[in-house]
Amino acid sequence: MTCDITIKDVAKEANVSVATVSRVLNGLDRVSDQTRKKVLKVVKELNYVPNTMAASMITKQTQMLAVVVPEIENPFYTSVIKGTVNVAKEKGYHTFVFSTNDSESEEDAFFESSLRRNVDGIVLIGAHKDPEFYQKMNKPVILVDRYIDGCGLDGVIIDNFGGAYEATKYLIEYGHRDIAIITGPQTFNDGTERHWGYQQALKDNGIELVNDYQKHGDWFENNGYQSTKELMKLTKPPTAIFAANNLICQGTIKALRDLELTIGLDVSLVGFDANDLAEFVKPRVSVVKRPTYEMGTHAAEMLIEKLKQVDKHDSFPKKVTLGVELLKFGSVKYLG
Amino acid sequence: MTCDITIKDVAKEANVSVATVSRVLNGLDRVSDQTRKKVLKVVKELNYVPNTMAASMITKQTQMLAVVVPEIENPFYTSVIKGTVNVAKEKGYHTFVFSTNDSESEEDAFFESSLRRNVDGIVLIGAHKDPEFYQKMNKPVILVDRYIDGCGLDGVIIDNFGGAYEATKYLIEYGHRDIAIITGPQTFNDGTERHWGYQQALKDNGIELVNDYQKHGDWFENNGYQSTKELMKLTKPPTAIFAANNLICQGTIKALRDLELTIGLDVSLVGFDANDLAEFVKPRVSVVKRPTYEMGTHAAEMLIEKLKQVDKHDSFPKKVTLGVELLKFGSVKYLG
DNA sequence: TTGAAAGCGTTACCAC
DNA sequence: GTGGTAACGCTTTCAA
Repeated sequence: MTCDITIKDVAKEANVSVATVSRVLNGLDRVSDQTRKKVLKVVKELNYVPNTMAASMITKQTQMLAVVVPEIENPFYTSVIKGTVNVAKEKGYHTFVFSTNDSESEEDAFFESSLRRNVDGIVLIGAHKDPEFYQKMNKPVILVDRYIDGCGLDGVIIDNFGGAYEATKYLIEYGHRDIAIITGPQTFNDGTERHWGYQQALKDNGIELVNDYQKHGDWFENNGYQSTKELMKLTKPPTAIFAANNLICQGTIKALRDLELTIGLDVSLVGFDANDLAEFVKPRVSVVKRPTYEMGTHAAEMLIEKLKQVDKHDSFPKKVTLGVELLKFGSVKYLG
Repeated sequence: MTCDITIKDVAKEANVSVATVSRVLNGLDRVSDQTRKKVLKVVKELNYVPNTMAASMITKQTQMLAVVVPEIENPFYTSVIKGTVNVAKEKGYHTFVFSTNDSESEEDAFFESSLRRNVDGIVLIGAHKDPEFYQKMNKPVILVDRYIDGCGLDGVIIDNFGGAYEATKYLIEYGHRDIAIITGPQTFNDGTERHWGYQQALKDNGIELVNDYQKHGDWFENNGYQSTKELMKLTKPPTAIFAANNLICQGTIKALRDLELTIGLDVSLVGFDANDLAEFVKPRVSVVKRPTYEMGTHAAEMLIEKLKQVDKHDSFPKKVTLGVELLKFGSVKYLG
């Protein structure tokens, strides 16, 4: 548990040179079995733990990654974090978790800080909208969930369009035509693609788009809550709502509860992404489920793979799209 | 955004020595205004970012902290993390987040890893039960939520006993006598103190303890769910339940819902710690609220304060207890 | 197979 | 005020 034992102490105690100790510990060069054992014994006796920072100065590798997310209290992000951290741990990397509050300037702070230098690569759910920001990365970066076209980076995203399309189509198939969407800003692909999927499903089924049925706010619960209240106040309220992320969906559920409207009876509802409330209420709310944990594991694997590629011929950016699944429960009324 | 500019490049470009550049950047020694400006200009032009690892090798300080928690997906812990990280950021520290899955061996892995060496101090919600583990820390550590007596470390905890006592007393005052508790293991003070508070309140009011009414499992939702079902199957089921943490409470709420029992009517319920479901259901569930975010901020402040104390005369361990608040809603039936 | 020594990018001490 | 340089703990040639 001590910290002040250095490689020199080990070398002295084992009657070998520091070079030999280093070789034993890193196992690259070969060392006679005898000296190896001797060194290892002393290492254990002295409880020696190498100073990785000193090593990093030479090798230019830290065995540390960073995962940068907009918000550490959103369960979606913690799930991605968990996936990333677990894979990283497995492969011998430590992971920094950094939360930006979805602010460009806080994200800048991370990238300008020395911290950035201390990591070998980054899993990033970015706050920046401009491709330029991403183009000037000089470290391996894997974008997750949000992908900025033309940024030149690898990414792991999900089928936002497909998920939204399926969700909307499902409502249409159950006879709904007055279908609202509550979604976040159109800043990133998540927002635009889900909105687009919703619109396309309506168009494909000959249903006209109604402006009042399309609510854009932020991605937080209160947007879901307020927007739902506004929707239900319309002269002709929608018969179904598509809530485009986990928190918005929770807000919608709360609003409907407060309006004393029964889900699946008075109003039909489909959410995007699992959430506590959707699973709790009866009838359970249908949602588009996405592989959150796997987004993290996938990103970490891609990142570490990239780190290993010694031949750094800037290959073309690789974008992996993971599929989603529509889970149908009783929250959608059949209108015939 | 480049990383390969060193202090030497700056020195050369500015026609000064590296020592001077270092002085300008660290601002300790004094430098003439003229050279200071010259150096600062070059620093900006070259986009120089100091290599903090190299500095750390000399100063033995990294400006990095670690916050070690049992589980990153429990909202209680993310709230503590957020508090810690925010204060740390404010004071110029970066923070590592490390999740142990509440396993002693994973916690060992953290403390044995070189990572530990790279941080100046640690905010710890420990998995270890033995004081010995904590005694051999050779870094400043602040224990949060769980405190091991005799460990010799500082800690930030909450009034578990008082919270549980108040919750139980509240049930008693509303006329309940058949009061059950669903709680976690007695491993740490959180479990023992809450259980003790429950028992003491009953005793103080002349109510006999019933073994069947005291359920011990883990701190997860499923324990709340299963234990509630068992309780309600008893020949004489309790009229009220005290759920001793956030996840257990969620489990209890789900079980009562599945049993088609109405909270506050068929069964009364008080939780410990806020949670999504308790806030959602009608009537809203009364809970003992604790200052989760503040536990994090407090711990970070104490830790950084400790780091600044040059005179490291091992002072007596300092244990700070933060108060809790009983929030009363409609989940408790008045039995007269 | 092993050791000596040159760095890695800083800080801190000692001169001037 | 400023510059030279040893030192931090390690890896990695280059010789032996």
